[in-house]
Parts: sequence; structure tokens; C-alpha cells
Amino acid sequence: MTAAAAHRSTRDRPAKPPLSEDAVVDAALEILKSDGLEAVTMRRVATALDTGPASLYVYVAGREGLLQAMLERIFASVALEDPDPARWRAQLHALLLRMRGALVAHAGIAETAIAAPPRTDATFRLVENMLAILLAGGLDPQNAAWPADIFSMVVSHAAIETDVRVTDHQERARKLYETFSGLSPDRFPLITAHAAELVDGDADKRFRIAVDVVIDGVLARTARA
Amino acid sequence: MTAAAAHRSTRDRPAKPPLSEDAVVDAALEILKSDGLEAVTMRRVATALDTGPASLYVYVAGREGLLQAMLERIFASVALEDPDPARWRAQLHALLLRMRGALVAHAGIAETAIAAPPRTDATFRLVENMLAILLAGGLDPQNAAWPADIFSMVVSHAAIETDVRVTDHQERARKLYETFSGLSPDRFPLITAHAAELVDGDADKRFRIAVDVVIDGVLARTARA
DNA sequence: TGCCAGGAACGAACGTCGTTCGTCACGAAC
DNA sequence: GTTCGTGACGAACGACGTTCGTTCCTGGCA
Repeated sequence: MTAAAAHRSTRDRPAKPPLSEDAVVDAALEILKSDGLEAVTMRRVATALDTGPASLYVYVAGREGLLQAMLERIFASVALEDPDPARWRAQLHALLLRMRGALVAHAGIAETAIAAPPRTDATFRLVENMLAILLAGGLDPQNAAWPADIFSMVVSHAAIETDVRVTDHQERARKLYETFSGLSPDRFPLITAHAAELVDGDADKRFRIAVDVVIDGVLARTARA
Repeated sequence: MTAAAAHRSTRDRPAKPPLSEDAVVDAALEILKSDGLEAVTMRRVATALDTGPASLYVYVAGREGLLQAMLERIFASVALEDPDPARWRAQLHALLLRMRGALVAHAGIAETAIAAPPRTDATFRLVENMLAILLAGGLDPQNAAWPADIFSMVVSHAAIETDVRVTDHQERARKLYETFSGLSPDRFPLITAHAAELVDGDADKRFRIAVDVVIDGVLARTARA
């Protein structure tokens, strides 16, 4: 290809939007959504932007930086609650459900949130809001600080569990039930006996229960003190 | 290189132990321990075994299979508890602490445990033991099944947090404290005000509290029913 | 004892990845 | 009109996981 041809090809696409961090993150999120985390490669993102991988490094600090920027964008999109002492428990559930939803909508990124949790504005916002809700609920600062940590963990894990680009979650539960109940009753008497309880509930229910368990645990801790 | 030379070189190392799945996993665990998860490459493991990467595929189902085999080995090494209704809470702590310890000893593998939790004998053993302890504690099957899940999550997460091949954990806590307290008090009044509570406690203490919170939460749930 | 089959070992290669470097084009500033 | 800085990018490097075809060794059978 001659220089003239290259020039003409540039001229042919004047509508191509200029690169920017936002554009790069947008393209990456789209690929993540459709093809999963391992499909988010520098080359693939660059191709989606009609350029080469080298061009991305101006706006993004390598692949790791790109993943962090994606997480930042996702967390920043989560709406906050306006703390109300009368409804704090419901508000906590609502906030955490939205966090999980945001992660699940971009299946696969939750892995990154756990392995390298970002310490950025977007996450501070969420921690701040969690603290506000818990304090509005009457907890003392220390007993509000512990669960803030735990909840981040619960959210990310729930997102991973819900991920697994599987169409039929009910089918997955059935498979798991068969695995459990099909084990040797001699070696695993409890698992086989209670397989139904182990796989009971869909992802939403399990998530809600996990959140409630943590809340109740903190409350018990507070009452005891 | 002639065939004769190759033959001689083989003859030169008759002491080289034959390959086996155990040998491969051993070598991989050693690399994991010393240089972290991303250093566990097929090529590197093969080099440690004085062979080429192609030779590993007889004993291990690719890199993913190798990681799973490593996890299996690690979990299998965790000693179980003999359920005693009088000491069930302490037993639960002991078991979970050992699980965490096993993961931490091989920093980095916890990531795998979360992203692709293995459903193998070694993990069934642990779940079975957790169930036994919880049932000995007087919980009904359903309320024993929920936390079994949650505890796996807490253990893995704690292992990741404790990982981060960092020599000085106290230094890390100080850095984190400075990050929190150095934020804008206008935007993050609660984080800045309670920075001390947010970073309080070392990894062990935080882990124990998380476990207790979950136990108390489940007990509260049981009492309410 | 000689021979053969089958599986382990492995050299070489393929395609893809993240990342870097040097060059080029272009718009702003003087 | 010239210069200069910066974004864009072609090309390449090294490393990765994995596969294929061949070679070699060994244990069992004739």
C-alpha cells in the first residue's frame, strides 16, 4: 500500500470519531458484554475502533489499566441511596442489588474487581454510601466499617456466580443437584442427604439471604457489646 | 544434533525422575509459591522439570487443568475437624483458618478458587465437614447450607487480601489509612471521619470477625424462624 | 531370545497475546 | 510559512498456550 493510498483511506472515513479514553472503554465494555472477559484483548478493542493496538496506549495504561477503567465506569454508573433511618435495611439491599446488577450486566469483570479491587472515586462513593446507610441504621462506626468490606466481597462473588454465560440457570441448578446427590453417601452423607438445601434458591434469593445474614450478624454483634 | 548425541544426552541423566501428574503439580506449586500465579506458565513448569511444554499435556489438561489440580492438592491437605457440639464454633473457626492458611501459603491461587471453583473430592470433603460442624451446632439443614457457601467465599477473599506479596502488612494498612483520611472531606465525610475504623485490625482479626458475623447472622435467622 | 505394539517424550511450529519503538502526519503557535 | 509537539500507527519482539508428527523406550507376546 502506497502513502497516497493510505492518505486516501484516511480521507475516506472523516466521520471516524477521534480516540479518547471514553471511546476505548466503551468499545472494551461492548466486547466484554458480548464475548466475555478473555475476549477483551488490546488487539480486539483496537480493531473495534478501526485502529491498531499501539494507539490505545495513549489513553489507557495497558490491559490492566483498561480493565480498571472499565470497572471505574461500571461502578460510577450505580445510583446511590439517600439515607433514611426508617428504611435503611431496604436501602442497603437496593444499593447492593444495583451494584451486583451493574457487575452482572458486564459478565466477567467481577473477577477483576476481586483480584485487583480498585481504589478510586467510583468505589469510594459506594463505600461512603454504604457507611451512611449503616450509620443511619444506628450502627456505631466500627460495626459499620466491618460490613462495608464484607459487602463488597459478597457483591463481587454473587456477580461471578450469576455470570457464567449460561442461558438456563435452572438447568445449572439441576445439574449441581445431581452432582451432589450422586456422590457416595458413605463418604459424603450430609451433602447427599441435604443436596436439595444446598442448591435451593435462585441467585437473587441467595444473594438477598447472604446480605441479610451479614446484617443480622452485625446487629447481633452490636447488641452484644 | 545427531541421533547419537541425543541418545547420549538422555543417557547422561538417568536419575531424572519420570514425569507424573504429581511431579507436574509439585513443580507448579513451587513456582507459584516463589513467583506468583502469572509465573505459572506451561513453559516455566516444563523447564523446571527439565523438559518441554508439550510433555505436560499427557498428565494435565492444559493450564486450566493444571491450576485446578493445584487447587485440588491444596484443599486436600487441609485437616478436618471431628464435630463436637460443645465446641462447634471454635471448630468452625479452626477449619476455616486452616483453609485460609492453605490458600495463603500459595499466594495467588485463591483467584482461581473464586473464578472457577472446583467441584472435586477435595472441596466436597470440606463442605461436608462444614455441614457436619454446623449441624452439630444445632442449625437446621437449610440454615447450615447457606453459610457453607458464604464461608467458601469468605475464605477465598481473605486469602486474596492476605496475599499481595507484600512484606509489611502494617505498612500497607498505614498507606490505606492515609488514602482514606486524605480524601476530600466534602465528598467523603464518613470515610475520612472513620478512616481508622475502616482499616482497623490485621488480616487475621478481620477474618475472624467476618466468620463470626456470618455465624451470628445465621443464628439470628434460626432464632427468628 | 527376538519382535512388535503402544504410549510417553519432545522438537518444532502455529497463532495470538501485550507491549515497545521509531516514524509519520497534522494542527497550533509564532 | 515554518517549526514543533503530540497523537496515530506499522512493524516488530518476546512470551504465551497448544497441537502435530516423529522418535524412543518399555513391557508383553511369540
